Amino acid sequence: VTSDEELSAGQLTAWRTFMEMQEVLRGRIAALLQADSKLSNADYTVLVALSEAADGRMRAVSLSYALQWEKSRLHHQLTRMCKRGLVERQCGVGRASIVAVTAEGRAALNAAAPIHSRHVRQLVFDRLTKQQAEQFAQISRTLLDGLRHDLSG
Amino acid sequence: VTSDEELSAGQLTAWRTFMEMQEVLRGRIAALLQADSKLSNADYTVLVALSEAADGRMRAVSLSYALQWEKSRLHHQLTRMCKRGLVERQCGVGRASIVAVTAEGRAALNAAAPIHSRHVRQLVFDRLTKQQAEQFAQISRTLLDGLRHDLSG
DNA sequence: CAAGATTGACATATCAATCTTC
DNA sequence: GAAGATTGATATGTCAATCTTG
Repeated sequence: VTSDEELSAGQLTAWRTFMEMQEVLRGRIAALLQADSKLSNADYTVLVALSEAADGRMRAVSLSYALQWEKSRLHHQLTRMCKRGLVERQCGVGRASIVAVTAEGRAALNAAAPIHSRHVRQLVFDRLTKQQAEQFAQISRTLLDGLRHDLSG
Repeated sequence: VTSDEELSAGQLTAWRTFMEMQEVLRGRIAALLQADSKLSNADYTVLVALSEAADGRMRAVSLSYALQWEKSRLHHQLTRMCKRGLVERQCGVGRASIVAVTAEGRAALNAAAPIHSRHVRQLVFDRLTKQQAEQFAQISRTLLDGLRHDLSG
């Protein structure tokens, strides 16, 4: 369907509810993470990606691609994280810049991860039936695939 | 359920997919809105709230409550929107500050709304079955109610 | 004093422009 | 020249502190 009609009343309500839920959820999770672990969502995302990479190191450009972040956004974020000792920049061959998790960064992530997971479970999965959780996953996957498909077209 | 166990593998995947979808979707919608109408998501949200109020005016504190925004966030946002002529501040009784949508603000919203709605339909509802759209609405409502309930407890 | 408004500092996100090195 | 890195400008969001007025 690609008509020119606008949203139905039900769709509009659904969209507004989703937007509000998404904003409140993101804010709550971010506040809990900050309070528990002094990490922002962005910090946590970068630390997870790096710690899951072989050797805890990645080329900056690969990280940018993996996270689907603007290179500039990643650069600014890494600069802030370097200052706090969570990651460090290393010299790669040629123009490549390598970023690596530090021991301190790993420790922060290890301390944060279980608490963060528990909050996600409490705020999200404990509130959904098993069936709803599956629908939640399926819908998210469908929408994400659609969004990615738009770009390649 | 309120055990101390962490997320299952399936839940972790679902959560990451949701977070990524939500970020990409928000970014895409924001970019389209900006490109089409020179409005940010925040601008649009404020304009919708004001234009749905009687007379296009609201007390700042009511708007802050309705949007569930920090008063400071709202203040900064209104300052920016005033500068661009989208809204104006008026003096209410006593300490109250009133904010009103301007003719220019209304025009911007009226021009933006149908295009924005079409994009939401294309990026979201055209990609979900009717049943999935209902699940999407139901899950969003459930999670939002849970988040709100946390605060009152 | 208390509700509400304002301010400033800082963190984060986006964009465009520039620098560097192959 | 092009990939990749860096920089700076501007917009946005959060917090704590302060101002103002009933």
